[in-house]
Amino acid sequence: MPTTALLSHVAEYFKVLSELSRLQVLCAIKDGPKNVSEIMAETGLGQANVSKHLKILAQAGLISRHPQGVSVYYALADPMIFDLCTLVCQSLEQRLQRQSQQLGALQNSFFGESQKPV
Amino acid sequence: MPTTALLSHVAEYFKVLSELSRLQVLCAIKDGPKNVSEIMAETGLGQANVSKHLKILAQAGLISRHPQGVSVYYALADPMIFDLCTLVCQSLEQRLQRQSQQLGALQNSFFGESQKPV
DNA sequence: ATATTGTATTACTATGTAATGATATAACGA
DNA sequence: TCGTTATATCATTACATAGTAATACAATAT
Repeated sequence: MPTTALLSHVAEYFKVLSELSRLQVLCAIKDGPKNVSEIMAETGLGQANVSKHLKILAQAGLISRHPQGVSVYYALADPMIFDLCTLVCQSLEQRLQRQSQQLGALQNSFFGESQKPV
Repeated sequence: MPTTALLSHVAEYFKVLSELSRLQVLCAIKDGPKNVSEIMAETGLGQANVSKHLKILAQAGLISRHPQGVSVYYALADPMIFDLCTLVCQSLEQRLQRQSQQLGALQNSFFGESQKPV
C-alpha cells in the first residue's frame, strides 16, 4: 500500500477536480487563456466565486496566473486534467452501457425474447 | 464546453476519489477481494466508517459486493482508478521536480554558481 | 431457540467549504 | 488627484460529510 502521505496528495488533487464550478472554469480556459471577466461570462459564476476557485486551482498547480494591465489572465498549467476526465467519461459510459443491457435483459424476462419491443 | 450534466457526473466521480480513507480502501483490495474485517485491519479504519465508505464506493460503481457466508467481500469493479492515480502521481512528481529546480536556482542566486553548496 | 460473529444502519458532533454581498486593492484614464 | 474598471479578500450563511458510539440485522454454530 502506498504511504498515507502520497495518498493524501492524490486525494487532495482529486478534491480540486471534484467540484462542478472548478471543472467549468477549467473547461472555459481549455482552448486558451482567459481573464476573470471572460471566465465569469463563460461559466455564469459570480465574481467572488470565480476568484476563489481560480485561487484554489492555481494553488493546486492546475492553472497559471498572468496579470496583464488591469486584468488577470489564467491559463491551463496541466492539460493532463483532460486525460483524467476522458478516462472518467469512458468509465461512466461503460457503466451506462451495462445498465442499458441489463434493462434490455429485464424487458426480455418480462415479455419474452420473441416479441422484442421496438 | 461539455454540458453541466456531464461535468456533474465527472465531478461526482472525482469526489468519490477525493478522500484519503476511500483511496486506502481501494488500495487495500487492489490485489484481490477482501472482506470488511480484512479491510479494517489493512487500513486501520473503524468498522462503521469502513462500511460507510464501501457503500459510497459501491454506489459509485467502483467496487462490487460479494456476500459469502457471514462476511462480505468487496472487489475492484473499475481498475481504471489506478490509471487515474498514476497520472496524478506523475503530475505531482513533475511539479516537485520543477520546484526543486527553482530552489536550486535560488540557491545559486544567493551563493553564486562558483561555490555550489554540497 | 439462543448466542456469537460479521456487517449495516442510525444518530450525533465536528469540521470543511461553496456561494454571496460587501469591501479592499490595483491599474489605468480623464 | 480622482474616478473607473478589474480582481482579490472578508464575513457570513447554508449545507455536506467524515468519524464514531450505539444499535439493528443477518448468518451460522451450539
